[in-house]
Amino acid sequence: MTLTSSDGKPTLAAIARLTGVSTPTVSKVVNGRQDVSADTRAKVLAALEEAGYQSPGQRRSTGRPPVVEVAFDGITSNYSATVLDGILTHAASIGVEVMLSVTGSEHPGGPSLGQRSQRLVDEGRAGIIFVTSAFTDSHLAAFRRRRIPVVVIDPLNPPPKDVVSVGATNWAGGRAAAEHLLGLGHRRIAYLGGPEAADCNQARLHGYLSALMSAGIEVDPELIWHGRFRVEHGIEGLTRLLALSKPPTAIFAGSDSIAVGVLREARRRGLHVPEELSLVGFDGTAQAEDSVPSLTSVTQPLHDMGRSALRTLLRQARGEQLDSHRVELATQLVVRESTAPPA
Amino acid sequence: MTLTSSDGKPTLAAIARLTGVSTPTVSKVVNGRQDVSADTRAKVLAALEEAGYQSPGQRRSTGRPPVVEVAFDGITSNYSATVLDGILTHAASIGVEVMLSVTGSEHPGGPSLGQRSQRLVDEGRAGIIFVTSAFTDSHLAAFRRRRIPVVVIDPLNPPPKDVVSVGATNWAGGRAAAEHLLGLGHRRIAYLGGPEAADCNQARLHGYLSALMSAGIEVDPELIWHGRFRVEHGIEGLTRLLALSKPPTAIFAGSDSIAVGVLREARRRGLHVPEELSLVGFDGTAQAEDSVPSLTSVTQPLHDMGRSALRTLLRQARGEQLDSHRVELATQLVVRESTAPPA
DNA sequence: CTGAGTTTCGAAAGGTTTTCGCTAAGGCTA
DNA sequence: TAGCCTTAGCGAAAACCTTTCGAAACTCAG
Repeated sequence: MTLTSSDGKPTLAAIARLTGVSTPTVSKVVNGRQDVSADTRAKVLAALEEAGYQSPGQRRSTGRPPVVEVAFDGITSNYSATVLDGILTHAASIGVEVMLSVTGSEHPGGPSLGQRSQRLVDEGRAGIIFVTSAFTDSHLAAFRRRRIPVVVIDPLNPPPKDVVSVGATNWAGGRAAAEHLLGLGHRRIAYLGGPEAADCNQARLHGYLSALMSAGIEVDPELIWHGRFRVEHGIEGLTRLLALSKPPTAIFAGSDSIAVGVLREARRRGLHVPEELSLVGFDGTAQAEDSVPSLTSVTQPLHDMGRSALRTLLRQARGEQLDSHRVELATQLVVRESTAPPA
Repeated sequence: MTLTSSDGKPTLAAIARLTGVSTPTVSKVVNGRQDVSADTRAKVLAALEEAGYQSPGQRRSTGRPPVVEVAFDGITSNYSATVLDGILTHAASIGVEVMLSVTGSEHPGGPSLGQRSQRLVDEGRAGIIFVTSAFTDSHLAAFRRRRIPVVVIDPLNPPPKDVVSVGATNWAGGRAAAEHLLGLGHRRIAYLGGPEAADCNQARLHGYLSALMSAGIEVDPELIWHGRFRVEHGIEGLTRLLALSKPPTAIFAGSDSIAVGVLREARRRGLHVPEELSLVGFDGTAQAEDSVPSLTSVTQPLHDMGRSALRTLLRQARGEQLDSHRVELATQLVVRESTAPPA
């Protein structure tokens, strides 16, 4: 029984001796077989963790291009596409391969997360990036148990504290958007945000609130609506806001898609933007530039966020110490045609 | 020395005996080690092929989700994103995993195509789908040699005759677009197409030509410009067309992106669409619907094309006989606001 | 309490990969 | 040309991981 492989890494046999079980049993745990009691499995897992065991696949993977997995809700939005393109471009330039999976509509036949993380280990994946997708803590726990690095980008639900995340300076962006509108003279400014629980949405909202409060404006809760980052939410949101006794003169939308929805509904009603209603979007996708009037929008460096996520993931995979569990890239307000002083 | 594993599949030892080398040498070939002469390697590869050797990983992978690779130029356009989403959605529903790679700006450090196809074999990929990306015949030959199924979607260069491709009824779409404009009374209709060599572009062009000829209109070569499927091409194209002594009254753009470019340039010049210039796009992406005025466009079923490509690929992988080497899904002209009778 | 069925585990037997040293070919120096 | 060194190519042996299969322990009805 050898206790370390030639390159000094612990072998299955070493783990077996540590735990007091046989080598095959350790092998079964590593491979997720079912014929191991929960008790034994736990002990072995602990020892694997302790000794820092790597499967030969993982050890061998040196030299082969690493593979990272990217999990999406779907590539429906411009947002996802741009982030993905950032990841892919960077991946190509450093020789990393990318595997994609859709998490949103988890299909019944699909592999469970246990199986999925098992595969990630088997095939020597460097790690997984979640993009704006919902996941539970148990998902993440499954990855952590197998020592698979995880990075999340703008998750829809708040991740546990120790998960590495990449995002933009949403608070500053929200504040910049509101300040821009305030500077134009608006006083009734609505916020049509994304999912209420999403961290990025909360940060944008509080940036907006902070600007309003600094300007000494009382916040009217009727002017704040949460929903999905979708065109439909913009359409519906504008409809509701116009039904108020005192409608807003400006709207800060939580995403460009929402803003496009507002724009579409405004056009349908013959409401002129920006003369009768100012509008600020968020994301700075091509949508903002192409719409008519073009959208003033808080630009997120989506491409860079993808790249940064990948870089951070690989750094984790190499076992480097990260400076921070949260990377925030700067947003920038780009003023276009959709904002003007109130009538 | 066992010649077949417990499940009847040939083992390394069997290959070794066939070739007259040792088991380790065969192992080295399988793993792509360098300390094997080209001669020996070739012999061993032939024997592996002959005997249909599968690595334990591959043997075990039966029952595991198949993996297909999708090669893109980049996810920059709405077109790519939608096709990809179609592939992903279908893949998720049938339990297939998708790996992505960017082919366009082949980076120097990246793996060569030989290595790439080797990896595809090693890791049991079911096949590869090329989406609007350029590839050479030698690329395809590498895949064919290793018996990896290939499907291409709207390639930028004409593929060899025996490669399976998925696309839309581009000719019919081009004809429908031109007929629509003719029906409105236009007689000078320009075509701002995509890359001249691309099959899909040729088909659209000839559909357009066919409609013009049926209407007894002589084709003016000055009205036909090829370029990339990009916004910039639309901007530049309109500029050129307006510089003609007799500018067109309508433009058929080879893609929505090009049409958006035309629209943007027209707005900059104060040229009204559709009053002074009618415009038809191609693709039917969200861009067409969201732009102002909304674009009359030949809608391609991009989502379905992605799904169809994946289905066709898997059918090939299962060794089923394909009905045809070319699958064409129907296009449909959707009339919106950007077309009207000439002034 | 008994016997059948199930779960858990390890011994043994593959199957594969790695290490290491041998051999032969080629190049370099004298 | 002879002698020496270097390197590529290969295989024997050893190391490693996985699977099979049976034994032991445990469960649960009858």
